[in-house]
Amino acid sequence: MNTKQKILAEALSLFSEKGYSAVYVGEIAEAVGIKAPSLYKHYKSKQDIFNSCVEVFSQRMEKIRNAMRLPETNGADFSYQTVSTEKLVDVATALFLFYLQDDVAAKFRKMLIIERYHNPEINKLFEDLFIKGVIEHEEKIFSDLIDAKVIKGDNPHVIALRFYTPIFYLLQKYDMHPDKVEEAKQELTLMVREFCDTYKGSGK
Amino acid sequence: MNTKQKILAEALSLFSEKGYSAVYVGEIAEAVGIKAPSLYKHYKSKQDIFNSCVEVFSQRMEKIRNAMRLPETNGADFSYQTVSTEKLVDVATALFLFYLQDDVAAKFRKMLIIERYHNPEINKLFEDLFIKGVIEHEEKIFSDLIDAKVIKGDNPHVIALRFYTPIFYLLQKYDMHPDKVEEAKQELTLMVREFCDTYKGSGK
DNA sequence: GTCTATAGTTAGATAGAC
DNA sequence: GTCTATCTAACTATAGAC
Repeated sequence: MNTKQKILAEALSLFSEKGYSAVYVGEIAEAVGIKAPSLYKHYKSKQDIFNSCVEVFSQRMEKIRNAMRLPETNGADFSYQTVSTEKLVDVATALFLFYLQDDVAAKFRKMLIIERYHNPEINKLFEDLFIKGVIEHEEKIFSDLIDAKVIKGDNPHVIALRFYTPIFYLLQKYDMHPDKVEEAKQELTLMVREFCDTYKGSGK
Repeated sequence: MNTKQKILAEALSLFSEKGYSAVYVGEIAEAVGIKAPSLYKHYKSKQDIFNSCVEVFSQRMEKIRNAMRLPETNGADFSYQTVSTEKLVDVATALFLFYLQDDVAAKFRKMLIIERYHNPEINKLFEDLFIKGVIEHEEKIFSDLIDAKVIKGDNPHVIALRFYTPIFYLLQKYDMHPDKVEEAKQELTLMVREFCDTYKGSGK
C-alpha cells in the first residue's frame, strides 16, 4: 500500500470515529507516519482527502457488495427449490459480520452515520447503501422465493424489512462491542430462526 | 424561556446536525440572538454547554419516557385480557412519532448518534436509551402478555426485538424526510400488522 | 516526497466598558 | 447580561531546503 492509499485508510479510520471536523490533518499525518505538510503532496486539502475517501471507499463497497450478491442470486446457492433455515442463518450472519467487521465496510458505515445529518450527499449514500439498497435487494430475492413457493407470504417488502431490520439494529448494538461478536451472532440466529418459523412451514 | 435555556436549545439543534466540533460558539450565539462572548456569562466554556445539554436533555428524556410508559403498564390501556391490532399500531406509532418528531427527542437522538463513536459516556447513553432501554421495557410488557395468553410465543426478548427493530430502522430511514411522515406511518403499520399476524391468532 | 519553518486564519475565551 | 476589542492557541496550508 503506497502513501497515498495509506492516507485514505488512516483518514477513514479517524473520520469514522470522530467525524470530519474533529480530525486534524496532523492526526492523519501522524497515523500515516509522516508530517502534516507532506499530506499536501498527495491531496490538495483536508476536504480533498475526505472527498477521495468517499469516492474510493463507496466504489469499493459497491464492488464487494456485487461480489457478495452473485452467489445468492445466480441460483447456485439458492436453488429456489428449498432454502434451509441454516442457510438463511448463514446468509444473514455473513451480511451482518461483513458490515460489522470488514475494515472498510464498518468504518465507512460509521463515517456516513456521523456525517449524514449535515451533508445531503453523504445522506443519500447512507440511504442507498444501508436503508434502501439492502431492502430492495432482499425484496427481489424474497419475491422469487415467494413465486417458487419456498416462502409463504405475499408482501416482499414487509418480508425484506422483517429480515433486515434486526441486522440493522444489531449492527448499531454491537458496533462498540467487538468482543461480543459471539453474543451478537446468537442474537441474530434467534431472529432468523424466528423469521423462518413464520415464513417457512415449521422450518428444517 | 430564559437566555440560559435558549442557549441549550439552540446548541442541541446545532450539535444534532453538525456534531460538537463542527459547531462554533459564534453560531450558537447567533442562533440565540446574542454575541459569542455573552455566552460565557451563562456557561464557562463550549464543553460546558455540551455537558449541560447532555445532562438537561437526558433527564428530560427520562421523564417523558416514564410518563409515556405509565398508561401502558398500569393496566388501564392494556387490560391484559386482550390487545387489539389497532391498539398495538397506535402504541408503535406513538413511540415512533415521538422519537422522530419531538423537538428534544429527535435532536437528542441524532446528537448521540453523531457523538457516540468517540465518546464512551455518550455511547452508554445512546445504548441505554435506544438499544437496551426500549427492548428491556418491551420485553416486560410482552412477558406479561404471554403470561396472560394474549400473545403467543415463548421468548419475550425475540418478540421485543421483532416489535422494536422496525421502529429503529424506520427512524433512521425517515430522519431526513420529515415530509414523508404519512408514508412512514403506513410502512410502520404494515410491520405491526404483520407482527400481529404472527403473535395473535389471526388478528382482530 | 519528506522535512522545517512559517504564513494566514479562525476558533475559543477573557477584559473591561456600559 | 450584553457589547467591542483583544488575546492566545490551534489548525490548515504554503514555501522552500534537501
